[in-house]
Amino acid sequence: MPLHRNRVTSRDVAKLAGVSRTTVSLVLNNVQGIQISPETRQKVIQAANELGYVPDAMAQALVSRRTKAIGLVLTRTHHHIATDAFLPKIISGLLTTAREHNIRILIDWVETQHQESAYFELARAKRIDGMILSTPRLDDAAIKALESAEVPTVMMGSIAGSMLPFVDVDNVQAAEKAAAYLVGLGHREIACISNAPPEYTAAPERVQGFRNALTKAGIAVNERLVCYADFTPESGYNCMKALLKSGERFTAAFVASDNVAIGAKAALREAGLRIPDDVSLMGFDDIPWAMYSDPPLTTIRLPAEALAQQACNLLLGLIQGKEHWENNHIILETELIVRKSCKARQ
Amino acid sequence: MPLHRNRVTSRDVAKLAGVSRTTVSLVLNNVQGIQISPETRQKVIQAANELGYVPDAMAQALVSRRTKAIGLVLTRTHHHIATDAFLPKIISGLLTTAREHNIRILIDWVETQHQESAYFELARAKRIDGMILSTPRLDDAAIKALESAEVPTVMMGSIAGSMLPFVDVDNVQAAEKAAAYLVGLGHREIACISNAPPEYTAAPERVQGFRNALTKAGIAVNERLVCYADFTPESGYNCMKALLKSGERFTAAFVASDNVAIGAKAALREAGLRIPDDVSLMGFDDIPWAMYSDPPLTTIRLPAEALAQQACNLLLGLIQGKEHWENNHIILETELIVRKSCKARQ
DNA sequence: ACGAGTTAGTAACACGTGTTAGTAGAAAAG
DNA sequence: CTTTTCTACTAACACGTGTTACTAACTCGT
Repeated sequence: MPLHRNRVTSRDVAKLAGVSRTTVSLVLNNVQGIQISPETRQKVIQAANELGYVPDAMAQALVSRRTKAIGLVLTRTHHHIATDAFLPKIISGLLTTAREHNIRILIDWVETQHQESAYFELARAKRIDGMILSTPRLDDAAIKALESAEVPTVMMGSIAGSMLPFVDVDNVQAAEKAAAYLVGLGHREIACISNAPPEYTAAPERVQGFRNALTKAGIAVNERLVCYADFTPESGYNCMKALLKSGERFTAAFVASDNVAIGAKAALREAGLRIPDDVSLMGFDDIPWAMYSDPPLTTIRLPAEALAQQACNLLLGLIQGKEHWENNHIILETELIVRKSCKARQ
Repeated sequence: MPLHRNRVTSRDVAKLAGVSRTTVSLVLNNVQGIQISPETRQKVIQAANELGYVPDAMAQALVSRRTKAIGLVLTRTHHHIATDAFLPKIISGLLTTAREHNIRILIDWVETQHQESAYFELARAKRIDGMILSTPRLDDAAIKALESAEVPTVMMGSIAGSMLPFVDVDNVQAAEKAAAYLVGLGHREIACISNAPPEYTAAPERVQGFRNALTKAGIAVNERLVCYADFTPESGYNCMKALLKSGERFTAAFVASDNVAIGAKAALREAGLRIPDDVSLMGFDDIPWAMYSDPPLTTIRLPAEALAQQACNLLLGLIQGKEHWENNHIILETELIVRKSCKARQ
């Protein structure tokens, strides 16, 4: 008698069907190029259904060297994750694509301190077949380690000087599009608040796009109007506060993250400034809140779910060895969403 | 020579240290009540470090019957997940607690169609040791199945008529607190927009709390001012639109979800109504956006991260068999956060 | 009738670990 | 000197599956 009454193994199915365990495996996995009589097939399937047999995923993983799970690795602090308005879309996109391939998603989190080691813990333990790194911030050593590691990895967001596969948007071009729109409305004194600290590559890229737009229009960039936020509404609030306090004059602001723009907007309101009458406000990301903001936020739409889906597909290709390990770069398009937070300069 | 060059097993460690595989296991797992000489211990640890040995999680899981992973099961549609402003906090709370116990989190998603079977797929395959159900919506059959199943389960949000362990707030009392605050401000015609359809138990509970507050104040509930939204800002927008169109008069609105309130607020603004001067608006949840809303939203704070952490701890206790399977109910406190979206009736 | 091929299935190994039962050798006890 | 106890370790099994190599029995062409 079995120790755990309610644990059904393939041996139990074999016994009930009156065949060998091998046959059970061959039938249930529908192995091609092997001859099993239709009656036996039927008996096995019948027995499996009767017992409610579900193969043990761990045992399958052990022998097949495939866990059928991928890791989503978040590389931010506790607090950043909790306030990330973008995460649900990433997860939603990942879930839909993963389900199509019958793959599970394991979510983990790397504190910046233990970066180098922690990245590999899951993969080395063969808990996952590959991983997706979200908004990575890596030093050269970590990049090298990842490149030489055996674990398939895809980044959401690119990193300068790395040949690792990634899925991203063209941050420079997107930000340039945003800033150019403000310039086109006649603004010449434009503030810029980044989405994140410069270590996160998307941040300097978006600021660069902002610079490009101004430079192309023959406008000198006022460095005192450029400021780096830190993902959260709080940081946006603080940045905008500091900007207002500095006394520098500006008629528009480009905030490279809607989430940060939430805070920046609150600071403007506190200062008694109206949007867009006194200051035009341009966001970035198009999080769900943006269209319901007051006024509805003009922003750059980042295809978050598509990004996640592409990353997932790319990773699955890598795992199956279909794609090359290097030079797999996918760039998705962004879109300027004009709403009501920007207005031509009087 | 090994097939996969870069795969290090305990056998390799044993060979290098000149001991048996058993000894390696005993040393590295620090098994108590067994005698191993300090020199041998040192040799093993040295060898393991040298080779960068990491035990195979799947093999460990197979033999120990513990995967050291728990499942977070989301029970909503694709679109609801993507726009859920609450999810990041849940995940953040789960990640921190899980990390303390060296547990991984597997995230999965159950479409309402395949409910009954899909719930168990992960657990039956022994991919996870237990699961957390988020905002469950279950029929009686599914509850029965869960209660009789062998897989430890904790719900975030309770279900009427179920003895399953859960972590929740007192929705009735919290909503009553919110509505009573509006009543206290002198409002008598108050609209109510739920957070979700009635099938999700929190929705009718919050509406009930709303009713209680009015009844206790001797105010008759106008059923035409009660309306059920569907998690998203869109649904809140539509509800509020319908309410305005109905011609029923109201001076305040209780929206049982900040996320829904985002949309409701947009509809009010579109109608030219000012908050709080024309209509007072009360939310529920205190998502990060709430305090930066314009005006800052008065709401009920749901301790999202604490909820997730408690659920995680409860589940881990269940898995270790320390707690009883039934009658494990944790209720956390809510808090009325007064900001500026509500105002005394003129 | 007889080797060759086909059909329908099975025994046995591998995956990498945790753990129980057991064993040499040394020390202690009688 | 023998017996017992203790130390420090190891051989062997178990977990549940996928897969390769093998084998009886059966068919078929000559």
